[in-house]
Amino acid sequence: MIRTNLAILSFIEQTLTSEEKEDRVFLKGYAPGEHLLMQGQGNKYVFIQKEGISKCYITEANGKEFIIEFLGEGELMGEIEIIRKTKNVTSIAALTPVTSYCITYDFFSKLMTQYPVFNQLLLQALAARVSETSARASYQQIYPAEYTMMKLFSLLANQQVVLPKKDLADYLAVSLRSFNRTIKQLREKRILSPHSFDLYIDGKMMDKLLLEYDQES
Amino acid sequence: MIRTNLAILSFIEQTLTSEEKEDRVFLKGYAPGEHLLMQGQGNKYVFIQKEGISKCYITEANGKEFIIEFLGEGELMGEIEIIRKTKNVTSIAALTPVTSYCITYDFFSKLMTQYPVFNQLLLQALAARVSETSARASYQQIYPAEYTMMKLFSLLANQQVVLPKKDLADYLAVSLRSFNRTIKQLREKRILSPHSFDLYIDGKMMDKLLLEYDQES
DNA sequence: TATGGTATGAGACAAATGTCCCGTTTTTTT
DNA sequence: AAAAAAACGGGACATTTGTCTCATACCATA
Repeated sequence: MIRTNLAILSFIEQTLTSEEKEDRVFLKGYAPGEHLLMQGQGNKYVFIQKEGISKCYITEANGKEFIIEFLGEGELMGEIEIIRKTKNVTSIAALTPVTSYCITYDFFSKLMTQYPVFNQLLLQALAARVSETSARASYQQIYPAEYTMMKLFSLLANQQVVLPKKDLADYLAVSLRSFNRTIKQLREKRILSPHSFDLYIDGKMMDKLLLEYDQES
Repeated sequence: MIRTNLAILSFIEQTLTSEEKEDRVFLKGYAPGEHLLMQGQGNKYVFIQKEGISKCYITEANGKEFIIEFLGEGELMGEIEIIRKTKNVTSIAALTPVTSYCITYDFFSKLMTQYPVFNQLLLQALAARVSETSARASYQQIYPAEYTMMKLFSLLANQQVVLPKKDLADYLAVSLRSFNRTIKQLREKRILSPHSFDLYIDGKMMDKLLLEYDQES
């Protein structure tokens, strides 16, 4: 649920030489709340996050936010827009203190076209993004909030970070009220621990509950 | 809403020579209802649709289907799985009679790595897919069915095909009942024409209605 | 330490959506 | 043409989710 891409980070840090990176790749820090990228604007760099957690989100015309994904170590940002030559489709904001590599437009183009290893990593990253985005879109729209929240908590358990509830609600595309309500229900059902997001049940048990909920098309 | 990719189709048909395609690229026909690809299975070919319309969908554990997108002329299928070396994440089924190029695994790999023009087309296709999938996931989850349906109908107007209601409902991830109910409401409000899916209002008017619906975060 | 801002938690009610069901229409198959 | 199958349309009711609102806790910093 917090996406990472260690292979691409390692390519930038280990494979590229200092000479290659000179004037083309540099590190920059962002405080929580600060934006790396703003929806609707153009951007000059492609980013590869080195440390911290950020959120990639879309702001709809009515002001509501939908979080596409949380980004962690090594995640690429802004490459879609450069490949497609469009304005940013999403905004990206730091949630924790973030440091990120900034890669100039020209050098990114060069990496993409003249470095087969990088090209391959890029294809992998894009393909992974397509399938994960699709899988999540499907899952979230088809199951009720109770199940998507259980899934979210099970994923969250593998992380050490604490994300604000509003962001978790935006990730699931439910109102904060629904989010809280469902937490309460899960606690009443003894599925969720009283003061944390720890689940009392495991993946298998979850699948069982899931199937309980109906069987036909 | 029915995605196409004429550039990649033209590459296959015009740019590649017959010798290059020999034994590696061939045409195949599919009757409505027939599958090009099944979720969970491996597949041997990458497909590029030449004619017809198909649906790309995910079947969830409870049997419900979510349609990721409708595919038209030139759309690529199965490339994600080959790039990631995974089983199929989606199923693809013909809705109308479909003819599609089948490209062998090996030749697709070669196209990807040794044909810069194709490589570029592939990057473009993946990038487009990421942004469109994200944009739609956001839009559909954030707005009520009434608005997503208006959007759907406005997109549908540019197509000549008639798609089954069940499929349209699956695309929006709502039940058929909700779909019908909302059609009825839109007709009562004189937004939708009585016996077709033609809207009486245009894009600007839609945006206005959309904004009506709330303004803050 | 006061004070505003933000995160949290939840009651009450309204709106949206799903489930179940039944009857009709259309299409396909025999 | 008859029968079977699939698509369509909608009533009645239950469930889910959102909106509005108020109250409390926590954190920052003036």
